[in-house]
Amino acid sequence: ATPSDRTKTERELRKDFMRSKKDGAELLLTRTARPQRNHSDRNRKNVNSRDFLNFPPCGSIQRLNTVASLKFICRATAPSEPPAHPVLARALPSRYIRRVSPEEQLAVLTAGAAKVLSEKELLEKLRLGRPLRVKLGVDPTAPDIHFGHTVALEKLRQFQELGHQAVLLIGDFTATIGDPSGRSATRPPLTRDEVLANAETYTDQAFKILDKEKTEIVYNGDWFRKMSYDDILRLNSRVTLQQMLQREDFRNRIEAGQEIRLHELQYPIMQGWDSVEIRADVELGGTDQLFNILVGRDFQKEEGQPQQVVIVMPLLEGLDGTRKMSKSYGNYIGVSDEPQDMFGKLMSVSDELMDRYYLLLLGEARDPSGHPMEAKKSLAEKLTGRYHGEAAGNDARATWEARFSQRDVGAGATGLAISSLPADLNVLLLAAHCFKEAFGLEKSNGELRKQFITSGSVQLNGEKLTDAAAAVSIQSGDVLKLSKKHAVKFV
RNA sequence: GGGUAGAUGCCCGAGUGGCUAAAGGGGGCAGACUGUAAAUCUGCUGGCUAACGCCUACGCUGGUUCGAAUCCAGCUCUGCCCA
Repeated sequence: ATPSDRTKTERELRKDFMRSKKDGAELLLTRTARPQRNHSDRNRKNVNSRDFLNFPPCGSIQRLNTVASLKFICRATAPSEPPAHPVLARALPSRYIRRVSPEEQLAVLTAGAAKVLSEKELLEKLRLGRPLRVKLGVDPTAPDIHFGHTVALEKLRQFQELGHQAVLLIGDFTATIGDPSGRSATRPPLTRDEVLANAETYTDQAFKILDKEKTEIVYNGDWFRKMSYDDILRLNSRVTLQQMLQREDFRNRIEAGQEIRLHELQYPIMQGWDSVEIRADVELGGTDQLFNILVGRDFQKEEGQPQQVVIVMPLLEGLDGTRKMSKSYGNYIGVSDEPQDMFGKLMSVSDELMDRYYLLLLGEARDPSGHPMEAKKSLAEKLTGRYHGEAAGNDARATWEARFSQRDVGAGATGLAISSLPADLNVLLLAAHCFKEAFGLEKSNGELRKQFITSGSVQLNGEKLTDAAAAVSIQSGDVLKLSKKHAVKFV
């Protein structure tokens, strides 16, 4: 809000609003950062704190206490916004947004965090009244970001919505080392080209969550590539080996008799230096990042900078429910997974894990009174909708229900041209062809025979095809089920 | 630099001359049951083959042998202990 906005009367604000109503937004007013008013204003009806002034076509008057509810209303009233994350500031003319008090911000920003170091420091920084520089470092070690990454990205978005400066650090340099955090083995090295390619898709996907316009992107190669050996030694001299070896992941590897390469020890040092270069006020990360982030605090102190506040988010368990979600474990849900895939993966998680997902991905607790399956469908629908649009979320749910609840194998089946089929068709050839053409899966004949055909997994229009050598003929509209998760419909 | 232990299938791990495509476990895949949940149960889990069988595979290279994951030599890599 500009200073002049703060002194505007409600009437003036209403007038402004009506004028700019084409934005499709609603007028929302929350408590001003500076409640004190000029005495000359006393006679004028000032915009009251916390009042939510409602305009047609809305209807009801509500009271807003938190940013979370504020956000909710914005989403509900701006249906034309892109599905993923209509950012508050984009949905509303910025001049109508009043600053949220530091205390309220604190409550929102620390929600769901595994650890905040410290809330007191964070509050002090929030009270400075300037946008904070909030760092989130990502290593483009894999091209896709998954739901595990989004936990911290969501937190970063909350900062962004409150008017703080999101700084997305692409660890193009550090990625070639590989973060040893939480690792039980040395990471395979990546080439620079791989890293750059990954970084690109990575940021594209991150902007499904963050507001691109308001995000500062930095590459740590920009400074690390310029450093001399002198500089590196100077940095290294500030950290002791004992400190490094305190780390649980290193200790475990030593105890387990596994190698630790020296370059892996550099990782926390580099990540720490990133914070100095960025002049971060806050750094976000997973709990496994705590040590690395703390190194950043040390460096900042030695450089005479204010120390960053540490906010670490819990690690999201992957689909197996035990190990953390990770590309390399293959237990992840990618942000760019197809809607049907995403929905299906979410439905396959255990009930226990569903509660975690509710908490960390939706930021809410599951209603324990409902049926777990309903709750899971709702979770899957919401998350699918978040990344693909509400309509896609609804679609995915409808297809899923038709296919699995009502056992309609054809629903959601992948279409396949009947003309692409080879001549002299038998069951084995048909299954191999469909796996390859529709899903890109190469199955050996033995596997097809043993797993899919003999077991009765392969079914044509509901009829089991258990003889691999039997001839089949396919007609348009036939549905071939290959497995629980794979079916094709011929066109 | 010295000593010592080791390298087996997707992973862990047993195997110390033929009965070994290699025990067992994990993971994965398919099926049953379900809420495509979890748990549980069953089957499969190097490739080709209808099958007999053939090919490929126990770090690399070479050797001994009718026959080598297994014995020998050299090499590469790793752990641990000492310096």
